[in-house]
Amino acid sequence: MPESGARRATGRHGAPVMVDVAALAGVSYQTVSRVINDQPGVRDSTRERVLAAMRELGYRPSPAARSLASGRSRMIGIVTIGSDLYGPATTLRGVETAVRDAGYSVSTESLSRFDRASALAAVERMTAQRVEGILAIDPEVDAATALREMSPTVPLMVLRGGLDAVTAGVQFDSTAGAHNAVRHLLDLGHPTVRHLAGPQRFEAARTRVRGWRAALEEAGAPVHEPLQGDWSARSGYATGQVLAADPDVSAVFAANDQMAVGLMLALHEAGRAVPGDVSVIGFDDIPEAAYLIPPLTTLRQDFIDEGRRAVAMLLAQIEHPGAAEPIPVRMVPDLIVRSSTGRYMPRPTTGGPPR
Amino acid sequence: MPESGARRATGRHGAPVMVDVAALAGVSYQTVSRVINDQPGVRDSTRERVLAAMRELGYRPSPAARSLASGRSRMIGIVTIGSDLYGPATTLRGVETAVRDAGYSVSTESLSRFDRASALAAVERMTAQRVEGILAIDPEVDAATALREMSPTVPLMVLRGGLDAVTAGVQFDSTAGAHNAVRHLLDLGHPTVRHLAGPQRFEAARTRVRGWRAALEEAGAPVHEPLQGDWSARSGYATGQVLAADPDVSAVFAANDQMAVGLMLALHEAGRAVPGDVSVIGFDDIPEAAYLIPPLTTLRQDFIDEGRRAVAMLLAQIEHPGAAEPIPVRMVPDLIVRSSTGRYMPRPTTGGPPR
DNA sequence: GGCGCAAGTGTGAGCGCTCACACACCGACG
DNA sequence: CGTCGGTGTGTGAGCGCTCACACTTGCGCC
Repeated sequence: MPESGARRATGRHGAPVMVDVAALAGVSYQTVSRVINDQPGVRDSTRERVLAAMRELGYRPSPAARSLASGRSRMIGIVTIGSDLYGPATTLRGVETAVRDAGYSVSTESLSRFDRASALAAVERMTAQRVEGILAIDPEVDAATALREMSPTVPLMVLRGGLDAVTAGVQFDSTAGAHNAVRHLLDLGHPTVRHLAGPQRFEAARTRVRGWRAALEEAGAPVHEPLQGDWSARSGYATGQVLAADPDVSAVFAANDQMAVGLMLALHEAGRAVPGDVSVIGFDDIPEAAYLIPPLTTLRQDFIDEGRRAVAMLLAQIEHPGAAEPIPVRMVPDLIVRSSTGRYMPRPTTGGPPR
Repeated sequence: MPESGARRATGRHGAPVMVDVAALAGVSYQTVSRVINDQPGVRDSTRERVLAAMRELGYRPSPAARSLASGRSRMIGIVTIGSDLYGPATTLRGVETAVRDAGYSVSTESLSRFDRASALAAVERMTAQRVEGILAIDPEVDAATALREMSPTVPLMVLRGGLDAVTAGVQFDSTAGAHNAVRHLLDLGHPTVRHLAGPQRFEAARTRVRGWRAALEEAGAPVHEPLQGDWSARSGYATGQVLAADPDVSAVFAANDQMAVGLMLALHEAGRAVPGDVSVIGFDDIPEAAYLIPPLTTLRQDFIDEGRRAVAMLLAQIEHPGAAEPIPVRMVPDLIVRSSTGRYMPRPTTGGPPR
C-alpha cells in the first residue's frame, strides 16, 4: 500500500531517487530512465504516470550518477580572458547562453592573463572536470598556438585565437572591420589614418592592424608605424599625447573604444578638437560610446552571434566527431557613424595664406 | 611483471582509473583513495609510490564517481546579473576566483534580468546540478526576498540583495559611499546635491539614495526628488537633459559612472560646463572614469574583496552548518577626486548685481 | 494454431569512486 | 609472554544511474 503523496526518499542523502519514482509509478527503474532521457518505447500512458510520480516526489536525476554511468558529463568548458574588455565579456555571454540552451552545463574559467602557461593550466583543469569540449575566447596568440598543438582529448575551439588554421572548423575573418573604419576616414578626405593598436599578442589586435594597413595601401595612402596600446583608456591617453603633438595627424583609428576614450582626452587637453582637428574612430561600440564627448564613431561587432556560431560548431564536433571542413566565416562589423569623425580640414599653414 | 611505463587503461572510456594506479603502485585502491584525499594513515613511502604511479599513468580522479560516492559535488553555484555593469561583473570575478581557490568548482549563471522568476528558475537549475551552495550577486530586491523566503536545500548567500536581514551571515553596509560623495560636494560649497538614481529594484541603487538623503539631511540641505535612471549612459543622458535645463542645479551625484557619462554629455550639449557650472560625481570608478572629459570624480569600491569575503562566509556555512551570527560588514568606498567636481560658483543673477 | 515480429517492459551488471568496517602488524604494558 | 592499542592497509558494499540484453505481451500471418 503505497502512501501516495508522502515524500519518501530512499537516497542516502535524503533526495528521492529513481527507484522511488519507479515504485510510485508501478514500473521498473529502467522505464523511469527511458522517460527521463525521452527514449522511445514507452507507452504514453506509462510515460504520464512516471512523469506524475517524478513531479509528486520532486525527483531530479543525479548528474553525477548519470555522468558516471553514461561516461558523458554534458559539460562544456569555457576559458576566457577575464577583463573589463567589452568584446570578450560579451562573447562570453553569448557563448554561455548558447551552450546552456543546447542542454549542456558550463564551466567557465576567467583568466587574468590568457598566455601559454595559464591556457595549458586551464585546459588541464577543464580536462580534470571531464568536460566534453573546450571553447577558448581570445587567447593570446602563443596560447592559441599551444592549444592547437596540444593533443586535445576533447574537441577544442579557439575563438579569435589567430593563425589561419582553426581547431574546430570555423575561421572568423574580422579584418573587414578595420578596413571599413579606415575607408570611412579616407572617404572623409583625410590624407592618411594613424592607428592606435592593441597589444599584438592578441589576434584581434593583429587583425585590426592588417585591415588598417590593407585599406591604406589599397588607397595608396602613406602608412605610419602604428602606436602600441594595451586596450586600456590609460594607454590610449599616453599614446594620444604623442599623436596630439604631431600637427600632421588628422585621423586616428583606435583598435578599441576604451583606447579611443583616452585618446580623445589627450587630444582635448592638447587643444586639438575632435572632430574639428582630428577625427577619431573606435572599435566595439561599447554602450558608453554614444555618450562620450563627442559621441564616438565606431564599429559594432555581433559578439553574441559570433559566440553562438562558435558553440554550434563545437557541439557539432562533439556530437558528430570527424567530419567538417573548416568553414571560413566573415565577420563584418557595422560602421556606426557618430560625431567623432568629420571631413578633413587642412590646417592653416603658419606663415601662408589660410586655405 | 608490471610493464611499467606503459599507459594501460582499464576504464571503459580509456582513461586510467583508480585500480590501475593501485596495481602499478602495488597497493589496494583504498590506499590510492586515501592519497587522493590526503587522508592520514598512509606511510610516506607508500604515498610517494602512489603519487608516482598516478603521475606515470596521467591519472585524474573522476569527479562524477567521487561525487556519486561521497554525496558531495564540491561545486558552488553563482547566479548573477549578466550585464555591462562594472560592479556585478567585477564582483563575479572576485567570487569565482575565491571559490576556485577554495578547491570548489563553479557553475555560473548570468541572468539578463535578475527578477523573481528568473532567480527561482536559476536556483532550480543550480539545485538540479547539486551545487553545495549558491551565491547570488545583485539580485533585484524582490528576487532577493523570494530567495530568502524559499526554503533552500543548500546554503544561500545573497550579495547586495538588500533588506536588513541576510541569508548567510554577512550584511554589507554600503550607504557610506553615497554619503561621502554628497559630503564632498557639500564641502565644496554647493547648496545641495541632486541625485541621479539607479533603478530602485536594485538594492545598490536604494542604498545610494539612502546615503545621499542622509548626508543632505544631516547638513540641513534641501532634498529634491531623485531622478530615475537605469544604470545606463543612455538614461544618464536623458535625465541629464532635464537637469541641464534647471539653472539651479550645481552638483549631481550619479549612482554609477555610466550614468555620469551620459549626464556629462547632456550638460555639455546644453552649454553647462563641468565642473565650472555643474559638478558631477559618479560611483564605481570604471577604468575609463579617469579618462573622460573631464576626468570623473567617483567612488571606488573593492568589489573583489567583497566577493572574497562573501565566499568565505558561504564556504564556512557549508563546512560548518549552523553557527554564525550575521556579521555586519561596512563597505567604505574610496573617494577619488578628479576634475568633474569643483567649488560652488554662484551663477550671475540675470538683471541683478552679480554675487 | 503455431509462427514471427514488433512494441513495451524488466533484469543483471557495472561505471569509478567512498564509506564502514575488518584485518594485519608493531611495540609497550602488566 | 599474552594482550592491548595504535598504525597502516585491505575488503565488501553501495552511491544512482545507463547499458545491453532478455523477456513478455498482443497482433497478423501462412
